[in-house]
Amino acid sequence: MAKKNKTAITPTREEDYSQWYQEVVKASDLAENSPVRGCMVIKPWGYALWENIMHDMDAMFKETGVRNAYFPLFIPLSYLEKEAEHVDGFAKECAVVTHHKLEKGKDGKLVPAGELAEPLIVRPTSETIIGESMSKWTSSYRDLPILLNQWANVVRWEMRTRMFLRTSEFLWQEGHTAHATKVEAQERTSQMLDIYAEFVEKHLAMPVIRGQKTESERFPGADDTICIEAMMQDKRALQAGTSHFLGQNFAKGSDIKFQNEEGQEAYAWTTSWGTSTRMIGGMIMVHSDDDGLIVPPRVAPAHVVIMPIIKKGGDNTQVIESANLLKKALKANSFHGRKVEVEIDSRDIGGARGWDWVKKGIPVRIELGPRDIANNCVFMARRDTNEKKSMDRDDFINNICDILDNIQDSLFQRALQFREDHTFSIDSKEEFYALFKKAKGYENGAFVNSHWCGSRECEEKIKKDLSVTIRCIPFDSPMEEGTCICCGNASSKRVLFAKAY
RNA sequence: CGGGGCGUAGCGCAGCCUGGUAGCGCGCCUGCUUUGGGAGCAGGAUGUCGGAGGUUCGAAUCCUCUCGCCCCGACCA
Repeated sequence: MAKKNKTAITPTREEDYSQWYQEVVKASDLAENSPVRGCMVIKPWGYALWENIMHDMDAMFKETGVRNAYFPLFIPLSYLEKEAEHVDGFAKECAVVTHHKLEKGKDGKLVPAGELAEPLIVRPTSETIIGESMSKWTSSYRDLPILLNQWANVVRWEMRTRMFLRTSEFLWQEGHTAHATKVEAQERTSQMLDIYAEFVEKHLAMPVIRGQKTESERFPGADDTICIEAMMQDKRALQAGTSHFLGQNFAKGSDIKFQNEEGQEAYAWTTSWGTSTRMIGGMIMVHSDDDGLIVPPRVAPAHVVIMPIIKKGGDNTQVIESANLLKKALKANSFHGRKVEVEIDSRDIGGARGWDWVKKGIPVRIELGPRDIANNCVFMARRDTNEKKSMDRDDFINNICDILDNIQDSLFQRALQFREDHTFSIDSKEEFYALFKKAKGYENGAFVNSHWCGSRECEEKIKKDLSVTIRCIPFDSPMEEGTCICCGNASSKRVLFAKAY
């Protein structure tokens, strides 16, 4: 019968973390590789997750006055050149379109023809093309602010790809705003980061650290980049969202000018901010276990699966009927603005059926057989704790939202506890090096708060020696006298060091 | 893009060294028996051996090239 000790996923996290991750993605049916290098197929179970993320984040953006729009996939090559640092940042990874048709060659095979006068790049991000529109739309301070967002795909020709975490094409949202004043743009930059933090913590149940990027980690062309960082179960950091204060750099490049209240011509102040399908990768790595995916209920493609106990050749009408009624009763509940989503799985494949749903990470599984029906009960299993118990059917229906909230909370608390257990303040260079040197695979170290003098040289040295980077200068890092973990010079603040995805 | 590993059935793999026309486990299909955490027995289907060239009477196997995946670096959301 049951092979109790066997995990649904091999290898386990401990055995081989990155292989485990690949297997979870596969076993949970979220996505698979496509025939196109570095690009993935997001399957319905994975895309539903993204749809829920889009739906919830979109509402939060709109609440702050942001409106959606859509800009071209193709960006004229010359546009990218409008901001010097921006070019440097993205030029190496651009897909370039040079032809506009195909013709039959000598051997009958199709060959590109009709060379374009100016090559087009497939957008790696849209600052420049949106800036072009903004400049047309802005003539008076009364036209500002412009608050835009677009849900789109972008392409960055990556050398090394991993499902959801880094693919050549990925889905994201990019917000772009233009403001009359510096302060207003800066406020918008932090406002959007706060929204990201709230979304990721409340909906994805991932605790995050908010902070500022160092100069070397900044978005190409930004004056300031702020971010949220989360800890994965291998103790590496994943940037889950970034928000950029672009100063007037792009306004100057794209000529976004307006007349201010004093009648003077001025450049606008712009921001941009983005989150991507990468968040799904983070969610997988934060919550899932050796039996597969675990999805926080608030973004789960479905909340409950009902598995009727089917007797082949017997009369199952009562069980099926009962399952349908249960589904209907559950769906009458609203869970954070969404109906409780219920799947019924009547496949007669024995215990494998249950494991399928374990691997897919559905929060709650229900087994429903004649015995339960006779007692007006359901047999419930929670994915997060693996707790299983028989419950009164009506209690279950009435409390489903509480159960889901409870799962959501416990996932967050578990992740928070994990992060706290693996976060240290270190003041000795020896200790710092010792900790990260032994870090391999699953033991990728920790989050370490240490003093940093602010020099690029020290940042580089630590990166070179240990593959550890400054993830951010946390906003809540207090002013405090100390000495740089690398060079020993005076420092007034601790920064967050970690290995990163 | 540098270094390493790997592409054989839906999934996981063996076969390759020493060339002779493809196998195992799981899954899938059929039947019977089962059914409350990965069911049992019996029968069955499934492969252009990643692709293209080459060597050879004959290539999954040897050679060349190519594409893709994974790991370690560099780079990046």
